[in-house]
Amino acid sequence: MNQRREDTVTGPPAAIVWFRRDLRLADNPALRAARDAGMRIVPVYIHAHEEETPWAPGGASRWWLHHSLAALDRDLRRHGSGLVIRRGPSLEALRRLARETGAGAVHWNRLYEPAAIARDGAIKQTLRQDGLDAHSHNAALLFEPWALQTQSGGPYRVFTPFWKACLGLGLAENAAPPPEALALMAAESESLNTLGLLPQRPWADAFADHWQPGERGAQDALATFLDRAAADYAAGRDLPSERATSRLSPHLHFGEIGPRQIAAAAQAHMARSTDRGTFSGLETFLRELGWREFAHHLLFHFPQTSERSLDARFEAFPWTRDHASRLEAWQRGRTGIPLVDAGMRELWHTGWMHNRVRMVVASFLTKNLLTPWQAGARWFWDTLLDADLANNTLGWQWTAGCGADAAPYFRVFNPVLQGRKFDPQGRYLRRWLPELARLPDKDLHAPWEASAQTLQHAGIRLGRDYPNPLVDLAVSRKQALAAYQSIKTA
DNA sequence: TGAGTCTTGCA
DNA sequence: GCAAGACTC
Repeated sequence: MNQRREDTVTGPPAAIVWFRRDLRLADNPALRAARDAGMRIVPVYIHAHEEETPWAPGGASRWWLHHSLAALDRDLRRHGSGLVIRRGPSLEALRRLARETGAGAVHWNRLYEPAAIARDGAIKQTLRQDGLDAHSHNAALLFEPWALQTQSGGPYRVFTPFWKACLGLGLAENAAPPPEALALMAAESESLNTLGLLPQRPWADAFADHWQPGERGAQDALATFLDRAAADYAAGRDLPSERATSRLSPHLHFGEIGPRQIAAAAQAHMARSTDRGTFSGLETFLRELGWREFAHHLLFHFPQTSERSLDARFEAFPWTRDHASRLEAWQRGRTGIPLVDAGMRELWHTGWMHNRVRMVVASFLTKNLLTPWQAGARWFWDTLLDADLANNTLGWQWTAGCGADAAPYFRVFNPVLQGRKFDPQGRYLRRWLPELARLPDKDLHAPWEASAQTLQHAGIRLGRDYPNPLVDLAVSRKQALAAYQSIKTA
């Protein structure tokens, strides 16, 4: 039945643009489609996190979302009218808003998590039955997950051939300029503050020192990266003490910038650049964008993998039986392994962790502590500002060795060696572990190996000022290899 | 997007 | 005595 209300609204017809994780005005296909159709646009965000169960946004993500919505509202107001905020259920909110505004169309950009796919599909069908034009678009990916397949017709499971296929298609096609003018239409709105997205505790107060959520912040991060860091990216990206990575991940998660925009800007920079280092650095950087695409490709085609290992043999993996206390020490950055603890504290205080260190802490939790990767994924989900189901799932399964194109089971990172290799002067460790700062560089990465005299001189009593190591790295490594052997041959 | 161990080659 | 490469887990 057609529920469009009688035509009491004068002027051109209206279209709802349903913002979700595409919180930008530039390169936004849903917004562009509504605008190009000559519609007045009702921009809405619907608060309905329960619809994303069991992966409703974690605490850090909600902090970012609050500020990103505030930024989008400011940007929209410059075009005449702010963001409309409503509460879910999403379907009911869209229907009510359509009735109120007389809108005849609804546009949105697609999400790729299993829960969102199911919800959005049902909503699209129902809205069309209502007589509304409901359309979804691609703003979040370079390529739709179903647009790429292997020679034999299935999804890719190995990164390198996947990325070659992407490069063959061209990365930066179809990136659009920002809309010049938007005809916006106002509607009744909740206040952003009533959504309760900000944490009650003062935990997130320092996040604002490190981040600027919103489209402007995303563009600034990209420009800064291309101007200053790109030339050093190939070497600098592995050094956690340096600010050599793009730090675009939370912006990308919330769609404040799209991968096509990033690819286009990087390729333009490469074309202008005469410096070989910049060129290869940006090539490496684009490859990281490729891992993000690959993660979404995998989650789309293997939707159970956010919960279960892709490699079914891991159903029988002998994780340690009582991991609660080990998990807590890891979460709090009190394992007694400096690089692990530094990373976990960086995460807690800034909502982010350097990628090299993410691999080390994840390897330590799953291999040295034999704790299920899902426990680590949950903690990252709640504490990372860039928490993204596809990326998080791929990262943890890759490290645990149970996913697609995973690190071989025997690849166990040694936090001491990784620290000495990638943080040789201990700048990163001293920043996050001030209690160890007075140790000489040599002993910083393994204080339990320092002489009693050195420890005393640095004012450190192990077990009191800083924990003794939770496990022996060599012994636990051997145990992990044995555990992996047991399922490999089973 | 490892690490441990052994061998080789050179000093 | 040790750096670099091969091989294994």
